[in-house]
Amino acid sequence: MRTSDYLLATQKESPAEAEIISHQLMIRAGLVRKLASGLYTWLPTGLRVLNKVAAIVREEMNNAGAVEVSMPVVQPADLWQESGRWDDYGPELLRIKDRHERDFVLGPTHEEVITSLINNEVSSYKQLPLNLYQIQTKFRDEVRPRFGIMRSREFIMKDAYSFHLDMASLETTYARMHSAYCNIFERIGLEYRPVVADSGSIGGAVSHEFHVLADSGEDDIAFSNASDYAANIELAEAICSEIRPEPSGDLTLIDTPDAKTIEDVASMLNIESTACVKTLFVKASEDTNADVIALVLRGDHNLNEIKASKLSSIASPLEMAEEAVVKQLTNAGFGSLGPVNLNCPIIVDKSAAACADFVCGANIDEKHYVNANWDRDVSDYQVEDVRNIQAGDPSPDGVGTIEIRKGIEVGHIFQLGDKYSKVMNCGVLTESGRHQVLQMGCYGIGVSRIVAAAIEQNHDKYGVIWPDTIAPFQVAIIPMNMHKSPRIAETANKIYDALIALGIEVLFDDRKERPGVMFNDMELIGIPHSVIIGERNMDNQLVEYKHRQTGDKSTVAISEIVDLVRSKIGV
RNA sequence: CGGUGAGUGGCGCAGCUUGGUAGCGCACUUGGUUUGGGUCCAAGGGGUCGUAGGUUCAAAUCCUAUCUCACCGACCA
Repeated sequence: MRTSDYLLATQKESPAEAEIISHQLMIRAGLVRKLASGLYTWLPTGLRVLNKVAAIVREEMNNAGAVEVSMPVVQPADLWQESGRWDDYGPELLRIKDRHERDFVLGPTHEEVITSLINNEVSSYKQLPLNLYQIQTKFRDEVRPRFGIMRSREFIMKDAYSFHLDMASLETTYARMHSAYCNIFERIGLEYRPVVADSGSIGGAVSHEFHVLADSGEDDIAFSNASDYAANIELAEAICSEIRPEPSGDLTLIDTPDAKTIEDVASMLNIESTACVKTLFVKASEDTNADVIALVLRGDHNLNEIKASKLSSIASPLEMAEEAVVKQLTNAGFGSLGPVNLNCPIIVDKSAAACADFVCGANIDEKHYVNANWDRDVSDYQVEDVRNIQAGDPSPDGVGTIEIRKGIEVGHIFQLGDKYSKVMNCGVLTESGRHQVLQMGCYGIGVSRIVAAAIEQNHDKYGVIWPDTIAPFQVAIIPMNMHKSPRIAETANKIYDALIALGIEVLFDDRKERPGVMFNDMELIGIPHSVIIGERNMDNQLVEYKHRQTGDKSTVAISEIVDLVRSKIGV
């Protein structure tokens, strides 16, 4: 490709709204342009990368025995009514009407369509298992699209769905997809981790997320430093091996004026926050005989909403109680609340339950208790795991300690079971002639998000540094002042033709630009290998080779440059 | 959904307080100059200042409404 025939679209400055590096670089390097909130046009360079990611995904899906299909983006509402998600999915599901006033949705995912397809096309156990996938545009009307391509409303997703007669078959395919996903992220060259994930509203099923590690990630991932344990922090079990000491002091009421937070109280009393407990009030579930539930955590710990909302006595989704309600119950405002003499159900986190002689709010404004103790001072309570695991905690698998890192979720695989097949009555006849509902798995990869995630992990101050496998071009040819030097033009064209003939993807910068402009653009775009042709080396029949990742440069004979590039690329 | 901020040429911004007929840098076009790391000079093209209404002799500027966009938040009492 010659730049003169191409839309390079590089920019010196990034738009003010681009906050994270991948978003800035995607604009500056001319990969995408925003059309409206969460909607992006893929420019030629961006589309090349996107297609390469898709090609790798496609290849690995095929290797894993999945078969490609393509389903409509626009889907009839009755399918969604049948599955129940017309009511459950919420405003992220974009609903539209056609000219006959019939309801449709823009597909955020395709469980309904595929289940309907299988129901019509597959009627015998002999046709199973079956694993179908597509790589296609999805639409989710996100509450808050952000970070450019990372969380856009329209995006490209690879979604696969597998169908099985029994769980054992599902588990086999699931394991195969798990390893296919690992292959994909390894081939793309990303630092990633598969993590045990929250099974969400579906419940009970096995689920793994695949996260690319990056500081800009929106999820917190808990890892063991000594085993391969990794879990989303939403789900990671916080264990407590400490044994509660016996009480040693008497419960004492003290004045704590203006001390509203754990930090205030701890610094006023000159103690660690671990010696305090904090008490939060959340709304109780409807079938609980109370309005609110008190949750008690150690001072340095944070509530895990997901864990808490799974407890039957607590409203799901979790909602914090209003201060007025709490005040009516305790006679005290936020900042002075505690479990002693409290007239509502109390749930104590395991770690808080292992504390003795702790400090807590006294349910009297501006006062706290010191030397409070479980059982002696608070009798009726329930112990649960309701906090976030944090760095330094023991790993739940018993091996090593936990580290926390940020992750970008780029893949999610799921053993759905019969959630969709049951409500949509999707089954086959078994060997014994009985109708049996199928077991399903689903497997997603955010293809467009991978592009952004790859940039988050691979860039420097000059621009993107693409992994070889997804670079938009493999080689850049940078001829200097070609318009003034026929021999440079001739050499550049000769090298270009030779590389093209080998099937190598080359961007030939034939613009009449100064050298600095070309160098900067090619580095910004992040092409792995560059061939620089200048008058300086011409007399000796030499050109220069430069590697984007390492910055290594070498000068080689014109006659050898094609072979050098070949060996670098490995073709 | 709550909070904050922003809408002025393709991008980045100034002008708004104190109303007076729209400007700077980048990009673009033309001519010249320069040529191994975003040259320099000159001349140009491009904006109904988000939209609608109001106040005024006069509105980018003041008032009202509305739309759009971004960031933060939506546990830590």
